[in-house]
Amino acid sequence: MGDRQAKDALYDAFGEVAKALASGRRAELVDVLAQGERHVEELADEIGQSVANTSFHLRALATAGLVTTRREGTRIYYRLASDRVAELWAALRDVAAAHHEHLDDLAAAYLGDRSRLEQVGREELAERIRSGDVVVVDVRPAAEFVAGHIAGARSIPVDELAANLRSLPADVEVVAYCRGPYCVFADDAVRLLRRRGRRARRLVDGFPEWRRAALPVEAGVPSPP
Amino acid sequence: MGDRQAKDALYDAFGEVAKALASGRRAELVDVLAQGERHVEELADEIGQSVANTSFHLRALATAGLVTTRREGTRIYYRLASDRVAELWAALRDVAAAHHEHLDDLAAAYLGDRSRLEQVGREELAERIRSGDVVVVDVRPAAEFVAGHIAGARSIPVDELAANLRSLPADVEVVAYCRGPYCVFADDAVRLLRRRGRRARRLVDGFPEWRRAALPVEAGVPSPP
DNA sequence: ACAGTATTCAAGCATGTCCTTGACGAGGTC
DNA sequence: GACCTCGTCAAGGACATGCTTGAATACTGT
Repeated sequence: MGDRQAKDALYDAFGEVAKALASGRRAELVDVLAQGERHVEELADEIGQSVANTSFHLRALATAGLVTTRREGTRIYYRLASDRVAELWAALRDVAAAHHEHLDDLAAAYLGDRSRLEQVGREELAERIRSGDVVVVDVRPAAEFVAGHIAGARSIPVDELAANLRSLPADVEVVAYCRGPYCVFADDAVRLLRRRGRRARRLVDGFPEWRRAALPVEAGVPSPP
Repeated sequence: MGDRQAKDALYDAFGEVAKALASGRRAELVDVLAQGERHVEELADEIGQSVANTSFHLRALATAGLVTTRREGTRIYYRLASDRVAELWAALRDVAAAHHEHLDDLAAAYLGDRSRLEQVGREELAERIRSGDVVVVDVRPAAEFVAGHIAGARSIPVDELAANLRSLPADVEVVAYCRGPYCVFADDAVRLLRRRGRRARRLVDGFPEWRRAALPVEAGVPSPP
C-alpha cells in the first residue's frame, strides 16, 4: 500500500474523468445536458456535429461515468449522472474565466458586447418573484423548459419572442434567463426587448445554477392560459 | 454573435483547461501544489518522473493558467494560480469518487483497507481543538507544514513518526492529517499509532479542504519547544 | 415476424500527446 | 569571467484522439 504503481493508476483515473471534459464538443454536450435529458439527434443538432460523432462523444462521457442513459420507445435519452457533474462543469468554467488567457476575448466574440446588458442576481430575482413585480421568461428551447424551469417562469423560446411580444405586460420589468453565463439566448432576448422599449435584464447565470442554489423550480408543460 | 465557429472556439477553451488535468501525472502535481508552492526537482520526486518530463507537465499546467511561478535564486517555485483551482480539483475528485467505475478498487489498492480506520470530520476536529483535548499531528513533509498548516498542529512527517512517538502524550487522542482524502500519510500514521496502543484517528480530508472551509490556519516554522 | 428508424460500431487518415535523451539558457557563486 | 546548478527546449518514436463514411445493431410498432 502506498506504492508508485497503484498511486499512478489512481490518479490516472482522475485524469480519465478530466479527459472526458477535455474536448470542446463534450463540454458543449455537458452544458446542454445540465438543462435536462435529451436524445442523441437533438444533441447532435445542438453541437453542430454528425450523429455518429455525437454518439462517439456521448460514449466517452458515459464511459467516464459523467452521463447515463434511459430508453423511451425508439429513442435513447442522455442525462448527467448527478448534480456533482454540473458542479464540476461550473468549477471548470470558473477556473477558465479566472485564469485562461484568452477566455474574455473568446466569450466576447461569441456573446458580443455585454457592457450595456444589465444583469440581475439570483437572490434579487428570487426576492422580486416573491413580491410579484417582475415577469420571468425562460428563453431556452421548449424541451428544456419542460424538463425543469424557475417556478413561475413563462416559456418563450428566443426565436419566438418577437412574435409574442404583445403577450408580455408593457409596464413590468422582464427578466430573461437561459442555460448559463455563456449562453446567448437571454442576451439576445434582452437586447430585443430593450429595442422595443421594454425594461429588461438577464439573470447572471442560468437555470442549472438556480436549481443548485435550491431556489424554487417547477417542471412540466406550461400551465394553460 | 452566437455563431457556430465562435461557440466552438469558446468551448474549446474550456476543454483546454480540462485537458490540463487530463493526465494522472498532472493531477498528482495539482494535488501536491494544493499544499503550497514547491520547486521542480521536489515535484519531480513527488510524482516519480524525470525533471524534464515534470517540467513539461508543469508547462502544460502553466499554459492552461492553472499554475504560476516565482523565481528565488536558482530555483523556480510553482504554485496553484488560485483557490479556484483547488476547488476544481476537489470537484473532479468528487465526481470520480461518485461515478468512475473502478475508483473504489484503485483507491483500495493504493490506500489499503480503510474499514477499520476511524475518521474525524472537520467541524468535530475544530471543536475538539477549541476544547483542547486532542493532539493534532501534521504528517506531511516538513516543507508543506511550513507553507501552511492547521492552527496548533505539530509537524511530524510520517517517516519520522516512529522515532518521535514518546514526544506525544499517551493519554490524549491523536488526530493525524495530510494532503487530502487520497493521501496515505495519515492512514499510515494512524495505523502505526494504534499498533502502539494509542487512540488515533485521521481527519477525513486534508489541509487544503480545512483552509478552504475557512477554519484556523497558521504558516511558518514550528514554534520552539 | 417484418419493416422502419434511432443509435452505435468499425475502418481509416490526419493530428496530437507522453516520455526519453541530449543540448541549451538563465542565474548564482567562486 | 569561468564554472556550476536548475530548469527548459527540441527531436523522435510509440501510441491515442477526433472526425468522416458506410455498415451493423437493437429496439419499436404494426
